[in-house]
Order: sequence, then C-alpha cells, then structure tokens
Amino acid sequence: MGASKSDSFSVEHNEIASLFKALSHPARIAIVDYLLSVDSCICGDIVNELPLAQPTISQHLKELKNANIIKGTIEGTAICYCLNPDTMAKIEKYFGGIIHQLKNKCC
Amino acid sequence: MGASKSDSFSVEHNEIASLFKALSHPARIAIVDYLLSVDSCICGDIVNELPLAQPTISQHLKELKNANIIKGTIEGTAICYCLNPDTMAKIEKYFGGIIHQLKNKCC
DNA sequence: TTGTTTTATCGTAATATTGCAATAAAATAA
DNA sequence: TTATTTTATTGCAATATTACGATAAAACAA
Repeated sequence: MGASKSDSFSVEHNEIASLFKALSHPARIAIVDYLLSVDSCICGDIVNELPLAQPTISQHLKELKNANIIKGTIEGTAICYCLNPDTMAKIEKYFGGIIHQLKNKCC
Repeated sequence: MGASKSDSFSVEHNEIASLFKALSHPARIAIVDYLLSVDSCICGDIVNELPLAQPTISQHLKELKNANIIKGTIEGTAICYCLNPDTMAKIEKYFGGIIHQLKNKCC
C-alpha cells in the first residue's frame, strides 16, 4: 500500500482535499500571490518571478489549472494567467461554513 | 533533487502552504467534518468513523495537531479532540483577502 | 499484580511529489 | 523558409507521503 485510499471517502471530501492539495506548495502560493499583486492578468514573465526552473513552474501552473484555481488563455506567444474567482469563492465558502458551525460548539 | 525548496520562499508562503497541506487529504477533511458534525469535542471513537486502520488515523491526527488545526487533550483513557477556531479563522481570513483583492481586478 | 482499553511509535512497502536538463511544440518575426 | 520566443512534455533521480502490522506506552479496572 501507500497510495491514498480516495475511493473510501466521499466525493465532497475528495474534492475539497484536491483544492487544498493544489495550494499545498509554497511555489503555488507564491504564484497565486503574484497574480493577486498585479492589477491585470499576467501574460508571460511568471518564470522570472520565482526561484525555480521553467519546467518546474510549468508543472506547478498545470496543477493550478487542473484544480481550476487559475485560468490560462493563449495571447500570441505568451499565455495570460488569471485567478478563477469561482474556485476561490468556493473555498472561502467552505471555511465560512466551518467558522459558522464552530460558533455553535462547546470548545 | 526532488524535495520542496521551501528555503526559496517566504515564511508567509510556507506557513499558508503548510496549513493547506494538512488539509490536502480526504481522510483529514473527513476528520474535520466529523469534529464539526457533533455538538461537542470527541473523546475517542474517531477510529470507528473512518475506513482506515488505527495507526493510520493516529498519523493523520498527528499532522492535524502539528498544523494546529485540531487540539487534543487527555481525558482519562481517551483523548478529546476539538477544532482550533483560531487556525480556521486564519485560513478564512487568507481567503477573504484573496476574494477582496480579486474584486479590484480586471478578470 | 495482571488484564483491558486507547493512543502512539516503529519499521517497511507502495506510491506520489518535486525539481530540472533535455527536448519538443506552438506562435510569431525576419 | 529559418530564427526567435515562450510554454509544454519527457525522463529520471531525490525525497515525501500514505498505509498498516507489530509493538509500545499510558491510564485505569479488577
């Protein structure tokens, strides 16, 4: 054994865990942070912002895309990246629910 | 290589990534969900709620504890587990900030 | 003391993730 | 066409995670 027994858990639990997994690496948090720090979408130049090689960043971007956390659209030679507000709102909603439920508890 | 180059990233990015990492497995989401579903802290019986062996659950609980997502206090033979509202609020705040910043963007 | 119950740790096998050099692919420019 | 630029993919080595049987440790009961 060793792999995750995802079949043993509900679809909902697997989905939210996948979103968190996509955000569980500092490079991917740095990418999200960088996308937030500029006033528009980023066309190119993400590679120059991080201390990682281009293939590594491409791989992290792929994971963020697969998790629907960012969207990438081709813009000539470059690719424009943006955060996906829907996914972010989804995660925020999950935590809002937790906070709300916590308020009705003893601890 | 292969390991995460956490030294290359800021303390803040590493911290938030660690929190998400702790929540990036369906079993740990299920534990959080279970702790929320009952009206009090849980003393014992978490093992019976999940389709995993006891050492595996103990390992997941340890990760949640290390990330300060849950607190465990000894209560006789059993251990009482509770969610840590402070940590949950911290993550919710992070997303609140993202959502707020997203509203001022073009996409 | 010896049981019983509950949680933690050790050891190990299977699998997943991370990082990058090399290379390919795609779009444009000259 | 041949460069040039930008992003993606392949292949592989290093490391991390996941899961569990076996065992230990801790607290209480008889």
